[in-house]
Amino acid sequence: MTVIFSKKCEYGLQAVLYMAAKESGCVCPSEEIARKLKIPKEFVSKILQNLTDSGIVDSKKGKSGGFMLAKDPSKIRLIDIVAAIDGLDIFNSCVLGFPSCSPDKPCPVHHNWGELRSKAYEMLASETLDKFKEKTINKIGKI
Amino acid sequence: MTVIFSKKCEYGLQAVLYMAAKESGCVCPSEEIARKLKIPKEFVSKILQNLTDSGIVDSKKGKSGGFMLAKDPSKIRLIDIVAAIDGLDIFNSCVLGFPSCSPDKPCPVHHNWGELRSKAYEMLASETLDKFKEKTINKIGKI
DNA sequence: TCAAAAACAGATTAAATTGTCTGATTAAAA
DNA sequence: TTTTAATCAGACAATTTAATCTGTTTTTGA
Repeated sequence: MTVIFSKKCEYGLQAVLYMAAKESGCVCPSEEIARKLKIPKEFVSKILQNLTDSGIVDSKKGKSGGFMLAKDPSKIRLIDIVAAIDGLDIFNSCVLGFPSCSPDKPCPVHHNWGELRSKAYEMLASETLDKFKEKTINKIGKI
Repeated sequence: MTVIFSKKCEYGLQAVLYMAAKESGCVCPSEEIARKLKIPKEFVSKILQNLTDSGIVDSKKGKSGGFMLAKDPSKIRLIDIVAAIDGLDIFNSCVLGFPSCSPDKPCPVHHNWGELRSKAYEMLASETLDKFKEKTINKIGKI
């Protein structure tokens, strides 16, 4: 069994959506995020540290510290998180695992798949975090 | 970095496409498949044994033995191989990893993603192996 | 000033996936 | 009949991913 994104990426996406659903600028300790999303605290903490290095998230150390988005939610796209964690190879590499699959040496499903992949990319690249606020609250309940 | 299908599944798909590109009924030893596809022999052998158990592939033991498709290529779809190896969870589980993501408790990208997923499923379920013969030969060269 | 609570760094463990090896069995061909 | 080449079964090893642990630093608030 496989999945589109790694656990790291899934948790990163969830955490960022969570932060975007709160009032802007407010600080979320990793403990709170982990508890609300029911994911391991130390793991999500690591992931958010990575996203801090990538400039998507900011952090504040010490008591009453935590993580917050580094920019306005309207400036952050889901694809930015995917790019920072899993990378964008999935949107370029062959779905059947053939090496050097390209337009002039395409695998049997190259064109069909390419189209789907573009749509997937577009979906993740066109909408920004602010668009998901309501839906996130609806999904994970009170914040 | 992630990928849609596991290595097992990728290799299984490649191997089956390879067999379908040969004259029907002809026997392919795993050594030949591994060499042509540049993938590990023992691994592809294991995978084809699995597909034998699933009834997609047949095998012949002993000298000049090997693997062959169990049915006519026009009766085998790519999704059948995926189902036998990775399973179909990927077409049902939440892309963001939220537990219990469903139409009445959807994740933020539930609907958009669901549509893409259906298209992907359909692509893998609508075309049968015989349709890929030319394209496979074109991709992996002389068979 | 001091205790508490947080990020941060890095090591370690656990689990899953990927790949290899050994030997047994089978069947064709020499 | 014997050698050879294949599947097959099961254990094993290596790698990658996921998760945990330990300790340090930082900052706030009592």
